[in-house]
Amino acid sequence: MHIHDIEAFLTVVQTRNISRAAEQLYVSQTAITHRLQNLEAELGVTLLERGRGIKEISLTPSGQDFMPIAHRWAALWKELDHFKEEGEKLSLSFGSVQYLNDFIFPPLFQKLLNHQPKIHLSLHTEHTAELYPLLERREIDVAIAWRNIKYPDILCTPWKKTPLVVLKSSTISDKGISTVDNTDLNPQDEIYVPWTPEFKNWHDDHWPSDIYSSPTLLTGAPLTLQVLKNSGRWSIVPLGMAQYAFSLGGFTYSYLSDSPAPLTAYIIQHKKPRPTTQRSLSIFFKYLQEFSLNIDRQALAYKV
Amino acid sequence: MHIHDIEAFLTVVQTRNISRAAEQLYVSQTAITHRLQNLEAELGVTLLERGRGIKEISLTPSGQDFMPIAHRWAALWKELDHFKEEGEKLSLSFGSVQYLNDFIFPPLFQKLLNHQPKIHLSLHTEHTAELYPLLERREIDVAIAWRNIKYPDILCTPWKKTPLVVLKSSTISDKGISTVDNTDLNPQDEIYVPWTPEFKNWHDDHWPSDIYSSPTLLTGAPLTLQVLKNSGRWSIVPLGMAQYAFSLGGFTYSYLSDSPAPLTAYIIQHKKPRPTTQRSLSIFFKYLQEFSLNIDRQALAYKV
DNA sequence: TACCCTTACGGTCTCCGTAAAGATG
DNA sequence: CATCTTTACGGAGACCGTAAGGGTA
Repeated sequence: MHIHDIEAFLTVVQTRNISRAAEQLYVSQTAITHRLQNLEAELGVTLLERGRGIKEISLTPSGQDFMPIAHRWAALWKELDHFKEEGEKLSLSFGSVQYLNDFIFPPLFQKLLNHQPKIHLSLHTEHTAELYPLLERREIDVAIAWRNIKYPDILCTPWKKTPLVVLKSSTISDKGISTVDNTDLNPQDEIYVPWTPEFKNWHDDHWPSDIYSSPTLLTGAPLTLQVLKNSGRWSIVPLGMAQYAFSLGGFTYSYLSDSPAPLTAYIIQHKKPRPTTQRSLSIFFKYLQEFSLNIDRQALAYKV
Repeated sequence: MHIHDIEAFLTVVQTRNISRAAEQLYVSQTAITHRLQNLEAELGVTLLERGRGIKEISLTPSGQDFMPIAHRWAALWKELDHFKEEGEKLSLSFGSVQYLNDFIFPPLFQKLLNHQPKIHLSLHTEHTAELYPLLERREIDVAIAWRNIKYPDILCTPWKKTPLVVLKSSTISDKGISTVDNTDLNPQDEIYVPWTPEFKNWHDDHWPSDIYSSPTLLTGAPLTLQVLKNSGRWSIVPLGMAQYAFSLGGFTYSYLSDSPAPLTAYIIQHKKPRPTTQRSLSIFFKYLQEFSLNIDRQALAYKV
């Protein structure tokens, strides 16, 4: 039971003549006879009134009943052609931390979403520590996180460093970018975001936490801006976030006299990625490289 | 692109494991691998995430998009199974003259309609002269008519003879069946039905038609009864029709002192019938034979 | 005779199974 | 090491084309 048989049947019905059907399908006339015979044998039914020397072929009652099935079959086949033309669907599952996903990567995501042929994107926001197991289980294909954690099957390469600066709200349009002495910052006014363990160590060195003066602690980056706004408080955040806040207005930022080590974003991937994501991954890295250059240019522009 | 490929794909999706799918389909495990490879090659797409040693197989995005097509394909295949189970459809196209179709054959038609497996019946009412060309063009498969007309490809065999009798309306419950002298019948009161050319000759011998006394002429048998009823007129009709009228009441019938030759009904068929109607034809003739016996018995009953 | 379908037969391609190899955990 | 999939290869069967056969108008 082949699509060719169905095609032959429908064409013979249309042309009412086996020979003409053969021409139309670019096969020999015997092929059509064979196909009809196969079809009728498999169905256990005579579909067409025909015979040697007879000029016009007509449908038997069974043949008429078979017509709708044949038509649906042909329609399904056409649909299949469309499916073939669409070609391979690309898919990519990406994960990163909230700050990067919300503030940095949206332009990159836009590029990926506009890519032709379309890529099935799925984006995950998780803390660094949770991105690794997801990647190991291959629930995501690539991620960008704050730390290099050793996993046997995971490859981790540094991507970008970003300085950490002090961000605070400001009513005057203060074109900050000055330098602040660490000791001038009151720990009671801090909104504390523990970016990495290294940053935590550095932070504890400068502002030892005691029970009576522990700073407000936040783990959601976007929320930080909401809380800082018009509060007279300060927070240590990545430069890009500070620049973004500054561009909104109502914020100012400064470098620290004794700076923490810059944050490093790492690209992490599985050493043996799912074979079907190879193409999507290479596309992703192409856009990521282009995106890196844009970021660097933007950073220069912000510096003025 | 075979149904087996689709079946393999769906089963693997269900079992998430090529080996189990192979067991379920009673084929070797390599067969499933081959089928999936064929399918993916034809579609130009990877459908399933799999690989040596991997325990659980999952769908790629393309594979997910293919699922509805595969399901519809499987559904079509099931429908095809139903079609196969129904088997050959029988068809029969039958033709006859109005009198026989309306008064004689209905019980035969009932039998044919109740036959299992069902027969696609089509019934045609035509004059004898028109039945022959229809049969020659094979637009009907078998017919019963009043005359034997010579056609090269048509086989004509006598079926039954029926006497012609005089039928008239009667108010008294006259158990007629007497004999009437031809000369007692007034041609001015006749409803004339020209059954056959032979009958016409005989009729003209006894009641030469002249312009002033031509009888009322009718070619539709059922209408004859309507016209005869309560009119004091008479008509020469087949015995069966007279018996039927008598059974309705209000009619009486008599034999003629000088009878016309009995009417002969002929079975006519094409010498080379459509091959697909052979079975239906043999069924038809089986019922026709049985029907003939019933008619003979009924005729005896009527005679009292 | 011209046209049309079927049958016979041989070559090519497809599909499946066995056996062996490669990968994973 | 057990489990799972892929690759290699050979045999059986499907499908098609050429050529011949058989019917019809």
